[in-house]
Amino acid sequence: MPRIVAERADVLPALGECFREHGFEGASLALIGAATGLGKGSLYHFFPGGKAEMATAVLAEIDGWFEREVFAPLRESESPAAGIARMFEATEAYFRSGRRVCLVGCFALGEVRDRFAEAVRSYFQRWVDALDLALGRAGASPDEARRHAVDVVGGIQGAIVLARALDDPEIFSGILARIRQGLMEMKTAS
Amino acid sequence: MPRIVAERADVLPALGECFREHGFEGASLALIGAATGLGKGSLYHFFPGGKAEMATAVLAEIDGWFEREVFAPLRESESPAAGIARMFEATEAYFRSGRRVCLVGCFALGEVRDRFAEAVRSYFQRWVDALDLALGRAGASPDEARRHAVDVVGGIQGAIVLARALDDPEIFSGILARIRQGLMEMKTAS
DNA sequence: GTCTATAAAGCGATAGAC
DNA sequence: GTCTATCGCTTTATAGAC
Repeated sequence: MPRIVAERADVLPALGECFREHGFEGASLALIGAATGLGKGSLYHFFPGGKAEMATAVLAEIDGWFEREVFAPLRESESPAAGIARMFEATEAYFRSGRRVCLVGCFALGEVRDRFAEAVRSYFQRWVDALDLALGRAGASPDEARRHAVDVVGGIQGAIVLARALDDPEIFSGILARIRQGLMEMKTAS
Repeated sequence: MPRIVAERADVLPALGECFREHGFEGASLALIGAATGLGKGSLYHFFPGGKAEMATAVLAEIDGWFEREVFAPLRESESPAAGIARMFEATEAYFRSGRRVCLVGCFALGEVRDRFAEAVRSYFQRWVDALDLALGRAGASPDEARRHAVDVVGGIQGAIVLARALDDPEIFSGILARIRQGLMEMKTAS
């Protein structure tokens, strides 16, 4: 007899979307209940720490996804170019051309930054570091790799902001394509 | 006999900081009262529409500041390079090296995007358009000007996100300096 | 114009039945 | 594991004194 919700991890995707759509403060337990199909009792059974624990779990799940799909390939791909290509493809798909916000970026900008500071910092630091490493392996100088890594990760976050503000997914795709092109030119220029 | 608060406009700066620090949902009337030094009665006297009207007024004030200090110089400066230089200087100062968030960008990412969609869209659209115009006047091709305008405005927003996430103001200043450098190279290359 | 008091609703969180 | 009922608090907003 299959249960709809077998374990805590099953509700994390819906939980994440709810936080993305409404923000941490805006995602009330009523909205979270509607999004997950669970009553407050069930939610507090899975997350005794309440909303804060829900957000922490969502951040950890997002972090795990990026670690697996983006950061690790950047660090470990046979060819650094392949890891970088994968980063752009995964990113474009994950953020749905800017229609889906980056919850970690939202938390960084928002009022809850201090509450989840370490998770936010670690996520972006590891992204920058992994890209830095890949660019170095691709032949960039240490300074060049570091600067470009920072610019690219920042550029992706800015692309989400601008695409949402102008309500135009092509803005996101266009910026990402040009960032990608810029990296390729850098690598061939060195 | 001087009053501390003579008119509505006098509380907008404190109101803006309160929204920046706590977000729209997070800025409760209690916090707003503390930030402005006004009781609820006075606040509703100045803003009969409540929090939504306060946020609208703050957005309008921010919009006016950027229109005056950034967009208009970009459009009207004798030399486009001077307008662009002024944009970077005003932006660096206004966002305090990324320690101060862009409220319009926050609203774009956050749950209140739809509520203030038109103000958010107009702010970013006019920024991009003004920079587009300046780059065109500086000698860039229409395509080149458009693309760079989008990339620069997005890049600035991303720099704020990343600087806040990594809690490192130098990230913001570094990204802005490289964006600025990139524009100068583009103009001399054409 | 500024205040306090208060209304009505919604909030996160808990308790306890099943 | 899931639910409903409820607690205690905070919220936005209003009313009315001064």
